[in-house]
Amino acid sequence: MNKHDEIADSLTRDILTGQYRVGERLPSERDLAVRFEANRGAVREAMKKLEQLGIVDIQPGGARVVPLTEASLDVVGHMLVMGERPDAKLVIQILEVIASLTRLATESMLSNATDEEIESIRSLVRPLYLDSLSEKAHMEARFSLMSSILDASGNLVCRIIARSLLDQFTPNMTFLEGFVQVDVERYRSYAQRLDQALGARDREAIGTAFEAFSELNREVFSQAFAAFEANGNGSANLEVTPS
Amino acid sequence: MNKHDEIADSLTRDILTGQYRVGERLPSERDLAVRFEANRGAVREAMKKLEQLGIVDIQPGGARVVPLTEASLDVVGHMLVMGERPDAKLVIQILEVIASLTRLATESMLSNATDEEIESIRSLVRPLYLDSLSEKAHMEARFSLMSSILDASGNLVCRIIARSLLDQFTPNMTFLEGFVQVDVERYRSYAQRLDQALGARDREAIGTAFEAFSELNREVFSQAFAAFEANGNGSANLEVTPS
DNA sequence: CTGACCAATGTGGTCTGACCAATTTGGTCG
DNA sequence: CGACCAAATTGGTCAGACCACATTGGTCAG
Repeated sequence: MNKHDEIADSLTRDILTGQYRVGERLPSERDLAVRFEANRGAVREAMKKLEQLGIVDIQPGGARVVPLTEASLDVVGHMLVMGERPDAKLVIQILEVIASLTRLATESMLSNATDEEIESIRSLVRPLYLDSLSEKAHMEARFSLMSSILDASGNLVCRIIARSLLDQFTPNMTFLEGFVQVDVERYRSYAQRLDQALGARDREAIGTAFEAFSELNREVFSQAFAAFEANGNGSANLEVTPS
Repeated sequence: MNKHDEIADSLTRDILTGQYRVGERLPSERDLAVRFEANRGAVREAMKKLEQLGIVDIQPGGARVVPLTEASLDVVGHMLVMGERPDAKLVIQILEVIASLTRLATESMLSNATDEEIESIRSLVRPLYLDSLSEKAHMEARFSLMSSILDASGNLVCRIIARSLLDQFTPNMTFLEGFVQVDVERYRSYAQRLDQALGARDREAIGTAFEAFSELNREVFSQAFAAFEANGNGSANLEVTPS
């Protein structure tokens, strides 16, 4: 990793962990250059990334911290790596948003897709309830289904958001490996319902199926966090304060 | 506006209008410095913003354009200002995503809110069907309701996304002023349904109300675009190619 | 003709040092 | 305490330099 990215990461962590209050001025570029044993140019480059990330406002006279709710979505990945492990509440929130957007994508796809396209998506659903998949293969099948739905939705904004959230989320969930226990029968049942709803182009049944998946995910991850903590991995974590 | 932001904006526009294919290398920093009559440092700072925006990948040997679906959500605002006026399809997509997230926020709020909090939100719904508001006051009331729901949802990710989309969307819709015709009776009817659904904490009825609002918005903006074009404002616009 | 290899050239990363416009700070005065 | 002002500080931009890494083009062997 190069120097300006190291500086940017370090400052992002400082800001997200609350070392600077909203509206407070960061140290000057010259002071930061001394602190990081770097040239001021590298500091400036780092600050430009933070500005685009939406967590600072740079003006002559100093850069100030802005409320987290005004940040770019890319801040989520940084929040996930903020402490020893991600905040359980944040993880659940991400899952809820992803589920909501996948549902929207599916409904949009329904409006526009040919029967062949629907069938193509359905062929991705079927392994989820007909096959006996390993956890890894199951995850890959879910990912593949979600990606195909997003691609077929025609909603670029939806795709950008979902992709961004998944890219930030997935690499940071490895700590829960071994703790995630999917209720396979329930999953099969919901997948089958989704398959049938797609075949019937039944918008309401699709909505119901996604709500069921969302609830299942919430339970699964809540239990995984609980199991992780019961395994002696501590309970205190750095909670995010939005503003 | 300062020089590095001018350079960043100009390059962003070039990239979004397709002047560089995905994977193609941008001109070198030295060449860009000549083109923009600037110092290479300013070009580097601009490029760091583009990298954080997610539209380029900077490596020794050159910076290359990445697929638009890998961009940060902040790219949406840039897409909206890409041509003479925003792309109608993109506008509808944004509205659909905002509606979907507002629905999620409302459902999340339902799970956690006290009766007082629900009543507080309902008091923001009522002007929308009981009062006779000007278009401007109506829009402000809708915005206020949406903001309050997002704040009360407790879903930070949802808030960040919705806020980001609204911030990018709202300033770019002024060209449609005078062309937006809201079906006031339908709006009142849906607002009343939402109010009742909130009072009853009826999750399904809330979902139905938001779907109705989303459909109404889609119609309203489609008609506004059509009216805008029928008014002699051209029909060709720059469509976004994701990858 | 194709693929491998290598030297030359080009590109990004970082640095030193300078100057100017805009903001902040601290002192003075009413 | 608030207003005002000069000095100090801060961000914005610049020129020029050097180094590590990537790209390009030429040569040679199969």
